[in-house]
This record gives sequence, structure tokens and C-alpha cells, in this order.
Amino acid sequence: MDKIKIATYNVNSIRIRTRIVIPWIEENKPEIMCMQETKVANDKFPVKDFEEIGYNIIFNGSKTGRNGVAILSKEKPKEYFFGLHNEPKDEDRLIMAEFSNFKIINTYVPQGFKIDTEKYQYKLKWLYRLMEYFNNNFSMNKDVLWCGDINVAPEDIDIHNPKNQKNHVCFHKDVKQAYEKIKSLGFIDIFRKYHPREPGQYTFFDYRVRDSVKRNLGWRVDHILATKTMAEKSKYCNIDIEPRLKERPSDHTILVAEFKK
DNA sequence: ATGGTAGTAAAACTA
Repeated sequence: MDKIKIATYNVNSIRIRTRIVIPWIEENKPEIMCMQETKVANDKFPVKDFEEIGYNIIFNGSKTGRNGVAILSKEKPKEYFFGLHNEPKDEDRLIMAEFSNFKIINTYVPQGFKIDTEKYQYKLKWLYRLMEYFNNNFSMNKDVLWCGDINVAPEDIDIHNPKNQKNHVCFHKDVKQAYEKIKSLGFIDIFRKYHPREPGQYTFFDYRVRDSVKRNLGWRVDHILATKTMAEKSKYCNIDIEPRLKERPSDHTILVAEFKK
């Protein structure tokens, strides 16, 4: 294998989305797929559906049916861990998996609700804890990937109406600063490497906004970031509108990047 | 300026 295709997708329920995800995987054949918001308890995860098409799957969810992360891969990870290094670990929001050529961290960052709430403070703290986790456990000189639903739109061009969203939990100055601080450890936004300054490229469409997909009222909050050595191996990065989005308002798109091995 | 809906789960809660 001379290439590694990596996809990230907030599935918003893996059980509802299986009929979309499986054909997409069979058509696109990614080496790795990171998923967020699987929304299923571990004993109800549709493991067989993925094993039948020749993939290994690691996952961790909660009994309440919230959050949940998974990594699908052709190669079995050498090692993997769930959650952050300190409490609360949020084991249904982070997976670190080590493969033979690189490490990957798949995150579902807390959304934050409203900026004047505890939930937003929790989100900000979560991002700073993640930064500490990267600092303590990873060498930025090695091949490391950080991807997932990061719940941050980094720049004005990453949302459709930046002027009205200054106080949104995915666009507020403090959350952008936290994201930029993590990025400055040595991560490169692979999508922006290939689409610099290109507006109107979104990975999330709120189903509560009427015709959000048709009117392109979206957010770019899902990301694939790579350390310098890994980014040098990248070939492209694109947003793939998942089939369901074309039919009716839904959630997230699939973000895909390819790397040379 | 709110609230709009999808999903889990079995009444709210999250996004």
C-alpha cells in the first residue's frame, strides 16, 4: 500500500447512518475513518457490519447514547487508548490509535452550548487539556494526525455569517484562541493547505436552519490536522457531501485527505 | 430575536 486515505465523519448515530457509511466506504476505500457522535452503547455497536467489509473497528460510547467515537481501519492499530490523560477523561470523546507509520487522535470536542455557561468553560478547559495531552504524549517531529469534529470554525471564511456569530460557542474569540494555541504546537490544517482563502467550504449544516445545504449556510468545524512531516506527505483534502445531505437537511459532511505512505 | 429538528431514549437532554 503506497497511500493512506483518511476520512473523518460526525455520523450523528452510527446505527442510523450505517446504510450511508458502508456503501461510502466500499466506494472510497479509506485506510482509516474516524467517526464521532456514534450515539450508541458499546454492546449495541454494529461491529459486524464493519467487519464484514474487511475493517477493524475500535469504539467507545456511553450508555446514555450520547457522544461516542470510533476508528475504522484496514490495519489493526498496534495500540489504542480512550480519553484524555486526566479527569474527567471523557472516554467517549477521544481515541488515540497508533498505527505502524503514524499516530492518530480522533476527537469529538464538547460543543459548549452558550458562551455564558459552564458548558462553554468546560469546552475551553477541554481544549487546553487536549493541548497538555499533546505536549506530554506526542513529538511534533513525528507523524501525528489530529482529526474529528473539533467544533471550532477557525476563521471568518469558515462560516457563512461571521458578523452575527461572534458569540457562538464554535466561533467566539476564546475558543478560536484555544484552537490556534493547539495548532501552534505544530499542526497544519490539511484542508486549508489545498484550499487557502477559499470561502464557502463547510463541513456542517444545521438541520434546524431551513434549506441550509441548498443555501450553503454552513460551518467548517470538522478538521484533519497533521504535523509537518505528515503534512509533507499529503496529496489532497476534500469535503465530500454525504449522499443524505443532498436529499434533506442533515448534519455533517465527510472530510477526506490522502497521504503518501 | 427566537426557534427551528434529529437523535437517544423513554422524559428530557444534547447539538
